Amino acid sequence: MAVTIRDVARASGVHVSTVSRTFSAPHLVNAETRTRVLAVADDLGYRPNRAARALTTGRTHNLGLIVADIANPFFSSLIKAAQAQARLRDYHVFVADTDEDPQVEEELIQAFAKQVDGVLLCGPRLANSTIERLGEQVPLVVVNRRVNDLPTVLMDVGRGARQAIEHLVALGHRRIALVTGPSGSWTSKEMQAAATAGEADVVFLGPNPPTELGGRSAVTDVIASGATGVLAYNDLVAIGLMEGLAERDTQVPRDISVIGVDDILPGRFGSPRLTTIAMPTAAAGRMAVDMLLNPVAPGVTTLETSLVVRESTAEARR
Amino acid sequence: MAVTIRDVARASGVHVSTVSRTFSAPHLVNAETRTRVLAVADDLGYRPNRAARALTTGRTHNLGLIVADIANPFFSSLIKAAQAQARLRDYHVFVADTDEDPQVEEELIQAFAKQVDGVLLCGPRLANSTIERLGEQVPLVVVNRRVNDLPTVLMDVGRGARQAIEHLVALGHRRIALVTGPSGSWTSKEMQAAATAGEADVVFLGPNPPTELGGRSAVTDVIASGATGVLAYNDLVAIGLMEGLAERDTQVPRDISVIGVDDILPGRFGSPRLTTIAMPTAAAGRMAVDMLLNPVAPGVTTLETSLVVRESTAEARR
DNA sequence: TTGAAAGCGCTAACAT
DNA sequence: ATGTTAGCGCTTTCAA
Repeated sequence: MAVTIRDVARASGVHVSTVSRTFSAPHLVNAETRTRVLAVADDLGYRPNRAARALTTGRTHNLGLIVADIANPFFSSLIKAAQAQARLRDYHVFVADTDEDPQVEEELIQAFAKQVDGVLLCGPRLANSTIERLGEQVPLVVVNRRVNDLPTVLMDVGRGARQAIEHLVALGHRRIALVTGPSGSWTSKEMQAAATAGEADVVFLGPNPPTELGGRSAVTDVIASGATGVLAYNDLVAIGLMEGLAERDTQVPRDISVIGVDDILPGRFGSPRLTTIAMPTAAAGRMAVDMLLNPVAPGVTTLETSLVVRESTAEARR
Repeated sequence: MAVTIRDVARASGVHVSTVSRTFSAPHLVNAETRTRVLAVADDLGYRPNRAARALTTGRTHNLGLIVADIANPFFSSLIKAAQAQARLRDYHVFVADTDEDPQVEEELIQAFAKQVDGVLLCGPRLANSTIERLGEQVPLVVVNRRVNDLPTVLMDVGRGARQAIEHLVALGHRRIALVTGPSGSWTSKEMQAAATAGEADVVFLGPNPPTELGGRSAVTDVIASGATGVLAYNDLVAIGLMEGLAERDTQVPRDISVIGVDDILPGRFGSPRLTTIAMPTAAAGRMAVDMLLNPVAPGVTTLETSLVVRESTAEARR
């Protein structure tokens, strides 16, 4: 068995509670004693058992992080930042992937509930009411989704979408298609709301899976819609769309302009390089962890997005 | 406070040990009793506290997964698969990012040791001896690195590199550059070994960070080397290299052929689309989890790679 | 088949 | 400043 607090106590001739204090409340222990205990502990290779500690303190020093798809660069960069931020505060993070399945999402939250001090929900697909109910079992912070009474980090896609559409309009596009995302997606709804609010003639095509395949499967509808400008749910969809378009001898941006969302790596190297709405994923990850660790009044923090114009958008042909 | 085993016991009129058995050894409890306890538990929303369970059983039902860079698609797809496989067996997984820092890597393993039943080390940068020592504290499975006496999952990059070089040679390239990776990287060493073993005239350029920037910074050396064919440490490096080459008016594949490793998304959409060695990351993730959960004699499982020829390689100009 | 009791590693009053 | 004690939620002998 591993070395416990008791081994350290014995070896350093003090009581276990003194050893405990040495680690969790050092100022309550005599400097000399502390030094000795620390030396012995180090010698024996002692490390406090967090699970045992959690049992008494109620704080696990663990966080849960739930995303729809770990392999999606949007999420993985968020995970990276969140995990780094958590580590700074000596927290470990469980990462789980729902595969876009709300059912799995709920199970995961339940499963994490007892084992973590809080859960980060990134772009959840669950119903608001379900999320609120689960929020009573474990502290939740939600990213990219508005849920009443829960601390929230939002990336302002609505504004991004507005900019994107204005950009297309300024290029002379009269008919614009919005290739929407999964039905449960807040981001997708925000984009639709922004599109509806504007002056432009926007047709909605979807829902679609938030993947390259989702984009490919929308190709026929896009062409049929007669749109010359397209805003896609995300870069993956935009890329799939461009590939599909290329196979149908429709050139981007000559025949159709395409804009994505996320600013992931593939879009930067594609041909043409993708115009996109850059999302502050790393900042969102850090912010969400901070909100979880410094429990704060439920409220919304909104992070700015920015339109990155590259080569997939051009003037509409007349 | 959350509902505990005791609440369930009281509400169903049995002793806690019976409730415990209902969950961890159902066959030892009367069918009727079991049904009743289960009903009550469900009613109360009881879920066993894994941490408390771990304290007595010694099994946490958690796994640790350590990678150099979560945002690297190579790793994120491995994480996705490993996490899914773990979940099938009712395991949760901690994910952590070392940012390529061996020091951090060691700290992470130590920190996880008490809290998990095993750790997956993906492409560790630590010295073999250190890894072996840590392997005494917690079960380890290593991916893409050969460490004595530790269960290992390898992807056969050596063979892949050989194929890649043969491919270049077949295209008429006489002088080939190998843009190597970080100095601690097993993969990089394997590639070098494979290159040395062959007949071709291969010059090594590196070490380099395994990133786009690493590729860009190698551009000058590549041009100076006079090589017409390049095998890069990974796709990211290859992409950075191609970008840098483009800025120096060197065209790929007309002037220089480039091959990457990993087959990540950006390479598939780039221009030109990248010839690469595809790595079985998902299979490796699943396999590693299986090895961790069905403790097996230390041994090596080797997974095949495959050369994917696309547009970044062409005949050498004469 | 079920209950009683001890104990996993640790912390947190309470005493001293 | 340090020791004593009880107990966190659960499992696991051992008895009944």
